[in-house]
Amino acid sequence: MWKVEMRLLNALYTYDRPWTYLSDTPCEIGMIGAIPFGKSDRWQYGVVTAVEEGEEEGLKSISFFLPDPYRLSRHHTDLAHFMADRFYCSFGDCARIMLPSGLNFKTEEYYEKGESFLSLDKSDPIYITLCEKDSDILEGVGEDRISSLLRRDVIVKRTRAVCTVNEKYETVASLSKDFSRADLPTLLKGCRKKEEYERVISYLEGVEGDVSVRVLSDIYSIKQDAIKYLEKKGIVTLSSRRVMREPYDLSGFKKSREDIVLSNEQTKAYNTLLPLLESREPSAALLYGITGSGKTSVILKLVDEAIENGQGVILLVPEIALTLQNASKLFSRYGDKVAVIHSAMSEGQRQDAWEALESGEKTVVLGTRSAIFAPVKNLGLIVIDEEQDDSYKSDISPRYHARDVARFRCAVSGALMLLASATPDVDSFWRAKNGKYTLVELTERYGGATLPDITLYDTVSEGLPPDTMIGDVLEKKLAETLSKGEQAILFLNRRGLRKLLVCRDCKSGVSCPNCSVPMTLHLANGEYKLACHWCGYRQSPPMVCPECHSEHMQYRGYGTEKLEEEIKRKFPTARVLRMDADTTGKKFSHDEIINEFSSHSADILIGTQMVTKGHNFPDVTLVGVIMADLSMFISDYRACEHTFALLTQVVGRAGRGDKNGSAVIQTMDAGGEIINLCTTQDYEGFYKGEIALRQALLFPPFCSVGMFFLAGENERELEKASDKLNRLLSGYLTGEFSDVKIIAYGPFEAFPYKLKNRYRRKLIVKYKNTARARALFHKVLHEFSAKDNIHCIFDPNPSGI
DNA sequence: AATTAGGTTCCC
DNA sequence: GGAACCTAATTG
Repeated sequence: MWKVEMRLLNALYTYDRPWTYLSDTPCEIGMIGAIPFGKSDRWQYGVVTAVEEGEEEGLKSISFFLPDPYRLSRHHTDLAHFMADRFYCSFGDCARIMLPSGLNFKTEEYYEKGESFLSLDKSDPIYITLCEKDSDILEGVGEDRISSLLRRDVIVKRTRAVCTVNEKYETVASLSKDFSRADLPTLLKGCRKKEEYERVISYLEGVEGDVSVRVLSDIYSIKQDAIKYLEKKGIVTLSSRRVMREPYDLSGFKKSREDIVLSNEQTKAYNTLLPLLESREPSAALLYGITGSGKTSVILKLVDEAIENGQGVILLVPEIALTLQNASKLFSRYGDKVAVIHSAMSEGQRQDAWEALESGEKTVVLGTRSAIFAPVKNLGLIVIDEEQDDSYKSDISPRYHARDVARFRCAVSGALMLLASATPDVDSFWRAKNGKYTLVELTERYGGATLPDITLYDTVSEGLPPDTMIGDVLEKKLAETLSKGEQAILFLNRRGLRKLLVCRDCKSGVSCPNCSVPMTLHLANGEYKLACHWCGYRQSPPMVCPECHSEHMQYRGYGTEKLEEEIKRKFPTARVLRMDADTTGKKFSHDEIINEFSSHSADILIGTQMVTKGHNFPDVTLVGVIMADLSMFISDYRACEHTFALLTQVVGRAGRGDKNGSAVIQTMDAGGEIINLCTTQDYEGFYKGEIALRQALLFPPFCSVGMFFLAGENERELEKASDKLNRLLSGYLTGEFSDVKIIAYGPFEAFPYKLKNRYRRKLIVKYKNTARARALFHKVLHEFSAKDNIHCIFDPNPSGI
């Protein structure tokens, strides 16, 4: 017998600890077992975290283990431990995102014979099922009958754990072993479809191995029944074969590994990175290169090298739309060695990708955030493209940052973590500057392309009239661009028609009934609606103020819909596309808009954040930023960093082909430092100022910032709870944890204070991320039992501070 | 989270 | 006396 320590896959943080079970079969760390848990022994699944030989009284037993390959590797089990500690969540939360999503953990009810089973008539269907058929599941029996039989102890109800895997199979046909052509005339004698059958048989003779019945019936446009008939005659043998589902059709990709020609600068970068990859020691590097400097070529050449040496590679990109672009590059280079993983893929496709990687059949992964957990064998290289992007941080449990996970995986595997960006995260750049990462720079635009000319336009001093969003400079440039048959992108980081509806008398805005935020005006299907961007609530705009019943209601602020109106009015012949959350609701509408614009079926693309990311439109020569200051108003110590990265990215969309590009940035504060640094694309200048500020005001990378976050429906209870949390924390800081240095701020209201009818508060802490500090936060979380429906979490790297 | 054990209230 | 309701405790 073995004593097995397990961590539940579905435990809440409050009871997430090792539980010991007995096993009569040996097992290994990382295996997944079904176990009875709790007083009522309901079925749970757990990951084995330790095993020792021995026995002990009073332990329950493991029912069964999942077969290979459905388990965590030692590497992943260690990673789950690391993550649960770093990201303040349960072990199970971490383990679950590492397992294939196609595993379905269920419990099943079944029946056994009871004491008075023999009172059943032998012709009773229940008697037949339980005795003669090899089954213990009663289907199609009425509930009343079952409960009556249970009462009389004729049958006994039990449950068991079942785990199914989302695998796809197809029927395949091959010629029977003992089939000989000589028998054919006798076998098919009198068949009307003799000729068709013969063609199928000749086809099967010509191929080696099995052929899918579906394919076969497609080729000869015959019914699948016909092939079944051939089986009955003993001519073909049918069997079942596993099908791996691919999200993209690979047949269109010719495998051709074109040589990558690197410039001098790129070669230098490559030569710095190559030894890191080859050393097989844990290493980290930052590839910092201005937009258009050809980071991708350097990366691809490294990937080539890794694959050549039989190493596995993970490539992360911020968005699903970008995976598509990159996927075609990778498919043509590495063919069916490439797996793609992102959230828009079906569960089945992700399941098969997981298995293909786990088996070593595929060795390269391209995907969004969660692809960082892919079970890649012999991991040698992890690339995080646009590493400063917010989408690498998960805002649901586990609240991990892909970069932290990547660092752990590279440390364990002796792999290279390569971060790439034109505007690196300030924290990453600081690490690179301070020797924690190897810094590799690309300073020239590849192929002699130049950075766009940037014009600042101050909407205040230029006196841009109300109800106008496009200043004369931008309007003139737009007209020029259109007349040359080139394309333009207009960026406005706010969707909708008008930002809010306010009362001119009492000055109050119309807010969402569920959230403490003003609602935005939209025009959809010819109807004006106020919509809440936080919870999706919609209503018709009120004619009178809901507060004071005044009729003097007034709209303020603009969004992308209003911009589209103005463009259509000013350039009636231009073909305009709008890309924002409202026009990309459907599954592939995002790709459709991108494809339409890149094939030049439209002249102007208007959009929010999503137009800024990575796309390469060669005909775009003008970029207009309508309100550059918007992202500065967000309360976050990274607001400047985000603004700089955002503007640099969007401006970088102009002039990517052989034509020169230009950009017009409209701002309310043309003297502003950040905006001016953007016009010169001076990242290092921005970094110098920013890092000095961070040091002076004590912000990352000079400390860690974390947030206790509380939410609840009852405002009073929430206030009491947040005070209690604060007292608990300061109690520890003066007592048991007086060695831990923490500065706490708050508790304050979070933004928005009310969301979906729940009030929210936060407590911010600045700290040094040591084991002791983490132990303190864990202790506070455990002790702060979530009473009175108050939800409490700790986010070690939150946004919006 | 789900369940249970234990205690209190309330009603006829 | 017992159903109904609430709360605290427990999970191997």
